[in-house]
Amino acid sequence: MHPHYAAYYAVIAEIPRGAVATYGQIARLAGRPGRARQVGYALHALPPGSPIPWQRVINARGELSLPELGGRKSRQRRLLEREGVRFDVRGRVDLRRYGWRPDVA
DNA sequence: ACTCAGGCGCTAC
DNA sequence: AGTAGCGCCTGAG
Repeated sequence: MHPHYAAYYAVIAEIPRGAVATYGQIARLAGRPGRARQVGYALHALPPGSPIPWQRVINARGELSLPELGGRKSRQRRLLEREGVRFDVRGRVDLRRYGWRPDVA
């Protein structure tokens, strides 16, 4: 496992139920701005059954960045809907409404 | 709303 | 060893 992955996982673990965050946002919060793509790799590398809420990470356009092939995309959508996240007709999430706004506290 | 280019790091062949 | 393609983003046009 690559060293920075743990930092991404730590941030992702903080996303509350009913909210979503973008890859770029995770990278920034993990102190690695510009590494959005690496966040995708980190998630891809997650073992099945991991407690990390991978489904709460979507792209900056509010879309699910997973191929429909293999049913992973629809699984992600199901998980999110179960948590209260709504999708529009085009299958997109309104980030203004569901986007995670971490408390700066 | 769209495309394009550049940046980023990794994987798989 | 090189390269193409990725769970991506931003800025410019």
